[in-house]
Amino acid sequence: MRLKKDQKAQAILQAAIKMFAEKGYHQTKITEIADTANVAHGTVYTYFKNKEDLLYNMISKLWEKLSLTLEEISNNPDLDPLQKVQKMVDAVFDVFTSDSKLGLVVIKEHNQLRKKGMDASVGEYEHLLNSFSHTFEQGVAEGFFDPTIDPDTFLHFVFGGLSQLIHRWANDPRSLNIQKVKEQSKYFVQQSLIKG
Amino acid sequence: MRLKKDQKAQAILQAAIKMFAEKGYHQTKITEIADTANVAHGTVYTYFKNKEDLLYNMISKLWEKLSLTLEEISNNPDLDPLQKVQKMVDAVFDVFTSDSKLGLVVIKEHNQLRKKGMDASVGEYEHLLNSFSHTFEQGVAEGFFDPTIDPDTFLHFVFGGLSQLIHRWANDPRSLNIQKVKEQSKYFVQQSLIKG
Amino acid sequence: MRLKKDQKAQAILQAAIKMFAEKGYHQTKITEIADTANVAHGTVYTYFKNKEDLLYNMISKLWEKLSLTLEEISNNPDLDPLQKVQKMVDAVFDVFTSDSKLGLVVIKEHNQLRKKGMDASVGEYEHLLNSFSHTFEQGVAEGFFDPTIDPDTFLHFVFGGLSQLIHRWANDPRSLNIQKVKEQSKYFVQQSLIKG
Amino acid sequence: MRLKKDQKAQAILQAAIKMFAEKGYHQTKITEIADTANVAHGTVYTYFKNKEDLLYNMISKLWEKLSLTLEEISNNPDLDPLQKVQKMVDAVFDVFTSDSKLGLVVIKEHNQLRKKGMDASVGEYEHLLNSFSHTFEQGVAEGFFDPTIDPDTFLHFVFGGLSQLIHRWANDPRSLNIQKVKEQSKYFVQQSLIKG
DNA sequence: AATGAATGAGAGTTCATTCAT
DNA sequence: TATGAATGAACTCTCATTCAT
Repeated sequence: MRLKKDQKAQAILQAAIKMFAEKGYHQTKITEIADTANVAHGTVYTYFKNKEDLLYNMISKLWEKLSLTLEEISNNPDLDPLQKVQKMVDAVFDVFTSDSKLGLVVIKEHNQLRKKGMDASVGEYEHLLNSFSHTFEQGVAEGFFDPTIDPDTFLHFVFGGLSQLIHRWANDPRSLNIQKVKEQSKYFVQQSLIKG
Repeated sequence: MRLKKDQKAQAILQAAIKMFAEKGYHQTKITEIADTANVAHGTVYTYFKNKEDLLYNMISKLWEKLSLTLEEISNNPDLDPLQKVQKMVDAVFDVFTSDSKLGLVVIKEHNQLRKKGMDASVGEYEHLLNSFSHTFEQGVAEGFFDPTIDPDTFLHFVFGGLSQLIHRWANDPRSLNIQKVKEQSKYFVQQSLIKG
Repeated sequence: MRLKKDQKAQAILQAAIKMFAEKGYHQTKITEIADTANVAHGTVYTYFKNKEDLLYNMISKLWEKLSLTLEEISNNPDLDPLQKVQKMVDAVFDVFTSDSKLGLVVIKEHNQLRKKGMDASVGEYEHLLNSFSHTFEQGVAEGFFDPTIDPDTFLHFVFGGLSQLIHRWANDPRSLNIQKVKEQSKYFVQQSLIKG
Repeated sequence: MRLKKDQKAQAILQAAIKMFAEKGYHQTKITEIADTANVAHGTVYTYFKNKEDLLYNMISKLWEKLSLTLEEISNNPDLDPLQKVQKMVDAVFDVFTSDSKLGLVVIKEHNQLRKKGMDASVGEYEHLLNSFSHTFEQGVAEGFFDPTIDPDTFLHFVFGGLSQLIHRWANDPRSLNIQKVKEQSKYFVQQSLIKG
């Protein structure tokens, strides 16, 4: 019974991810989500407080996952700072492309959320920034990275760049070779970070 | 009445920019735009076909401007490819920050528009990509740029990066020193482009 | 100057007739009438109180004309009752088809008006009924017409029949030969009226 | 809930018939229909696609009924042509007066609909014409009816006459004795049809 | 007299959410 | 728990009418 319950919630969440990715949050109707999940639309409200809660739920899940991964990388004593950053870029790609629909939703709606009171979700994002900052500072301290770089600026720049590429790819996967894009991205990051 | 006509259209457009930037396109009501512009809501429809026309109008204006500027830079024979790219980054910052609200709208809604049939606007974007691609190829041909870089990937990466930074800044101008951010961005671009 | 004034009012009225006939009263916009008449839409209100006044104006004009004609026929001492009725049918056809657009408007909107307070127009209609009733009674008295016929019922029946035919014809003049239709109508009327 | 569903749709339809009959289609607001039916205005859209669908629904229902009845009469081998026509007039009266409000709506809006793309409804009307034409031709062939009569003209004439009478009666039932009107109408039809 | 920019009441329609079953 | 009928706030857009010029 517990499993059943979770299954229905999952079905609804997956349906919501699919529809939000395809049409965007505001353009998706609760009815469409319910139809896709093969439940009555009232049932959505049994598992989720409201439409926004559905969005929040999926987004925070992804951020949590990414945030955790980045923290692990950041704390791994076997990697040097450059290796860590490379692995972080890999992680971003992996998380966002493992469920490309979900990744698309997060990228699409992320900036909308920042304005609203979705603090938990935004909190995870800030947490993720810290993991990188920490690694960056380590890299500077150990002489790997260019100390004139502002880590915040760099981070937003890279995050924006990766987002845009993933967005393109998720919308039309055949237009970009995601593996190549990943390698190129890592190269850009490396070139920008290491001391000239 | 002499100047008035254009002035009122401008007032409405400015009000729309302000509201779209603050709340997003879908969250903004026509009534709010009219109130902000101090006109009756019906007046909006005297100057613009509908809500979407309002969005299209402001966005295409900015793209046209940027597209033209990038083309000029691209065709300037007095600049070498690296200088051109640097100037292009400057131009992006200048256009998007000269009217920070408008820039915010364009960045916020750009990906939504790609889905819809706003072809003229999207056309300008493609045009802009061409100017850069051309310059990049020139740079590779002249031995300035790393030929292993895929220009499309690089362009989207940089565009995403700049968008993200400008978005941050426009939302909260005091959180980032835009001049510093611009210099840093140009540095990242340069480091990524030039031959290792 | 007096002529000029009348000309403009006429142009507007003709434009209104044209548009009302083609699209119906409610479907016609003041702007369309003004455009058709080549005046600014504000000018319409210089000559007519409002949109309904425009309708009233054209309708009452036709009723007046018809009402007058029927009265003349009714009072003509040189005609016997059957001849009078035949001439009345002719007159209805002539009035409604002389300006087929106007006829169409009157037929289309007549029943709408009865509900509203367009008493003058409705008054003309009642006046017209009287002319017929009078002739009918004369016909009965003189032994021409079947006394079991209720003149009111007969009149509405005939008026409805003629309206329907004229409506058909005005909408698609090539679908009906109006002369033939007129002759047939007169024949139906005669057959119904005269003593079996 | 068992019967409820249909009952509510019926209540809305009846309310719409009432309002359309009283004020006409264009003059009736969805809110008024909903108020009359004692439902929220949104509920109207649970059962009907839109306002026009409501009109179409009621009109096509009546036409279908009449069209079927006339066909049956037309195909009845036990009746001679004159009896058939008499029964057809009876049928028209019966259908239009059984729900006088609905009849009024159909008569009022019928000509509006012909202009629009309400093909199904118009199709039924054409079907109805055929039943009559068939009977008329039979009557001519069997020597009952006057062969100089054009059946199309006659049909439109009669349909117009009946419509007008029913319209009058539906608007003010006390002004006309509907039974008398029916008998008179049948008499007019008979006199017009049979050989002089 | 003529204009057309400005107005704003008002209409149809949508859809997230509720709740009786 | 699941349902889907019912709700009504909210929103975009229309257009007859007014009035400053």
